[in-house]
Amino acid sequence: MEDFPSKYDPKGIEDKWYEFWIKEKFFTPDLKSKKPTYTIMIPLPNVTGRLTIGHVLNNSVQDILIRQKKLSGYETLWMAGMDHAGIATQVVVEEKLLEKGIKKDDLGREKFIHEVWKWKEKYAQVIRTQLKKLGCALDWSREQFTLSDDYSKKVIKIFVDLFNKGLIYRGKYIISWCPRCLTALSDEQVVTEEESGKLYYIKYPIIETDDFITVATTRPETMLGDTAVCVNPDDKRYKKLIGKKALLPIMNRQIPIIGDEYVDPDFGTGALKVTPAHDPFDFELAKKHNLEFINIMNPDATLNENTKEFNGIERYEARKKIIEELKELSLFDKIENYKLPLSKCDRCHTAIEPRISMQWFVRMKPLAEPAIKVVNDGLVKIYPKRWTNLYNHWMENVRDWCISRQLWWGHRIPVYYCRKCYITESTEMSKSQMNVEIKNPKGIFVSTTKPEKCPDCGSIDIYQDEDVLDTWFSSWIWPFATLGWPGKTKDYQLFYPTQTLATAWDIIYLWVARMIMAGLEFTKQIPFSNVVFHSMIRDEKGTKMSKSLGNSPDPMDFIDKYGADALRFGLQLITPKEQDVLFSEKSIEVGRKFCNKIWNASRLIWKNHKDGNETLSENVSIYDAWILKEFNKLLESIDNHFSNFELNLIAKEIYDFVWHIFCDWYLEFIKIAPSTEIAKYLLKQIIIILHPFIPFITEEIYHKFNFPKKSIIQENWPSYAEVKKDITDVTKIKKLIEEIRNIRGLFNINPKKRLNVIINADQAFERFLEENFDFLKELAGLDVVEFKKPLTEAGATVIMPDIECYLILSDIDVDKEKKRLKNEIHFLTQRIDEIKYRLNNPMYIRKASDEIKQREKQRLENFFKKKEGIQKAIEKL
RNA sequence: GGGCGGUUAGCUCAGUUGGUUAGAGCGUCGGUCUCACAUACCGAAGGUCAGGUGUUCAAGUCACCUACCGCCCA
Repeated sequence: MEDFPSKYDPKGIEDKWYEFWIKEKFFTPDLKSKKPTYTIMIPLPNVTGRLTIGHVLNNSVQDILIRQKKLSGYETLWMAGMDHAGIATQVVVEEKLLEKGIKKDDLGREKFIHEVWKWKEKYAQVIRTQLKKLGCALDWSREQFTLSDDYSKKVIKIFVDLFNKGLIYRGKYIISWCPRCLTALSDEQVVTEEESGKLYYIKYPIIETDDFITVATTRPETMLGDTAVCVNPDDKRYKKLIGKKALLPIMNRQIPIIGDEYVDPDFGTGALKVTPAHDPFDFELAKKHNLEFINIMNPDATLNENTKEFNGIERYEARKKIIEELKELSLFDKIENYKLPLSKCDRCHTAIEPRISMQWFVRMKPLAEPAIKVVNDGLVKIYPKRWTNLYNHWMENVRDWCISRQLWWGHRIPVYYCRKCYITESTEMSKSQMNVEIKNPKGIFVSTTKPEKCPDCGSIDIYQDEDVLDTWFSSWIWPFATLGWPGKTKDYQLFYPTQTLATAWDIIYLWVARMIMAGLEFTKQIPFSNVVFHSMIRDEKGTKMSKSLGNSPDPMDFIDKYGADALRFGLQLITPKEQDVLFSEKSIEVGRKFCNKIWNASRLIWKNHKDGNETLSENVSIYDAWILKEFNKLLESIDNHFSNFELNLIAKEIYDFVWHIFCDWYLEFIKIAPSTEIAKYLLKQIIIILHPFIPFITEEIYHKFNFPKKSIIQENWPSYAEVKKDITDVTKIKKLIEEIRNIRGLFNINPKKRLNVIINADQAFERFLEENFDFLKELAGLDVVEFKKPLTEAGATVIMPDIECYLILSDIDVDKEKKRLKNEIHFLTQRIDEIKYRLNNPMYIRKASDEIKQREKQRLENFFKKKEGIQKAIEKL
């Protein structure tokens, strides 16, 4: 048994098989194949990231699907790749350089980008290694990167195309600005967190009166940019003030008091200070009421020259100083504690500063309409279905997408300006320029390649836009850009549209919705037909796992400790269908134990049945027939679950089958009566259906048995085995064994002690038992079995509908047994009464189906027989 | 404020179109190193299915209401 140790140790085995799979090119599809294709696009990990438990779940879901499809006769492609993660990568590399005392700006754009590329290579290798450790059947020969030369050309192409179609425009808008990353963010890159803050009450004097109007704000520093005070026109307290003016303290600027229903009279004082250049709602309000826009901040969130003596002071520092000054002016009223939602940068968690600036936008409405339709028409199916609501809601309320980023790492925007004839837009926030789209002004042009000269005036003094594109602007074309599009390549023809996208629901807007739009816009096809949203991983307390909270363990540690199979299987087992996963290390232990179980089941069969065939012959024993029927049930059920992407249920059902049916019973049966062929046949089927879940150990076992194919990957998904034999006797003997074991447990009988029993059953079953004495004796721990003999000694009783079994126990606690049997009688009487009541109810007779009524009658009869038997047993005691 | 989920054993979760005595894993308790596995085996205890009303012969399952928890959007 040396080559089949009793404990499964994944060390060495997992790496060995991954190398083998790569060497044999199993993950690279055969383009000459006639099989139908099945394609999955990996939700591209950030190149600078490390895999989290969430990635493990996401990628194992895809690996399960792709391997199952391959076994089921599809030519499969799972596309490997990563995205360049603009902000995240730039932030990480900036920090790394700072550690060495190098500042980004000292290096300059080109050198900095050169540095990033160096880091990128290093990080990409980490991700690759991690995905390989996990066992992912990714086609590395096609690996893609969103910032490769080839991919970049496609990104630039779609920018130009969309611009030419009028779907991209440039405009001044209030956007979310990260003062740390110094870039614009899209709405989806902003996270809102509840924080305890303060509500500050400030008094603004009303001009030509001695009165004040008090405003409440969470951000007093922005008052320097106020250009109005707004009240609700229905608010009796303030109604008369509309049209008057207030004096903005410190700045001593006169600002109008206006009325708008937007203001909630119950919030704060009911009077709202309006800072159009630094609050999105105020921005809208200002456009409506034609107010001034005064920018008071620099990009790094220090106050600017429009703030008098506060020029150059950081925003929170300024807040303190302003409050002090207001106190001195006696214009400060009070502070209250207040919980406020604070918007932060998704990447660095710095508080967002809303900012008016010139940005590029994609017009989303025209793209959204067809994308809504394909989902509603069922061309793209979303699993679980309820996420469709969220998709529709976002799509129907879609807002234009700010795609420019003030970064260096990314696709530089293909827009060029002529120094001679392009007139730079004023940075002044004049009213007239707000919200005006710049439509084809002179000296600005969009081109896939850098133009030689200005098409308007012929000048060669031209320069490119400094900004780069949002990373998602490159990843929304992922499903087809990776397959050779816009060329009509073989890959594109064979593998596009793809079949399934598996991801967590948190990027439904960022990515999934946009991919559908891009697919329809650029390829006129849906990019995938199924979207599978799996759970998100939380820690044991239910907190979302994140790097910043430090509650996300490194999955690679788990792989070292337990093996990738254990991690994958354990995770599937605890993943609820439509809820988030509460992750705990315990689950991986369960996975490991399961691997050890299947390992040892194989070991037993290997030991006793290694040399036989694994064919499915006609002539099978009743026990073989029983297990084959059980396996058919399992197969039917998991095939069904696969079509609904219910992988967790599949894992659970296979687990139950393997452990509690195959190992607990079938393997025990065949210890008594060996059944070489069927045991080996079934083991092979079991490891095939397990292979998508636990690829490494199943490959190892496959090779231990020298099964015919080079790899288990080349095997075929099992089909139903036709079984004609009646297996009732097996279920009966199994039940009898269970009942006897139950009594043994109740009376604490040592497992080694063999019992003598007397059995009364019908002729046929007695014959069956005679022929199968060994099964009964070994599995129930019996010695002498006799039939139809009066019970003369003390004992315990097992009563089944057609079987009575007396266990001879001379030293039994008679009272305990009497009590047990009486409880049983009580229980049965209740059941019998219930069923009788039901069967006597005319409405029940009229309305219940025949099937149900038949079943109830059968139950009643069984309960009767059992009760009678037990009554006799009590009398004898 | 609008929407979507959830509430079943001590814990984490299953529970198909309503129809046997509501299940599993972990944990607990009792008994076993039985020649595949102590990462194991054999048993047991533990639930008024969040609360209420309704529909039905029949409700964990369907409808409505309430409470609490979570998330998304504004």
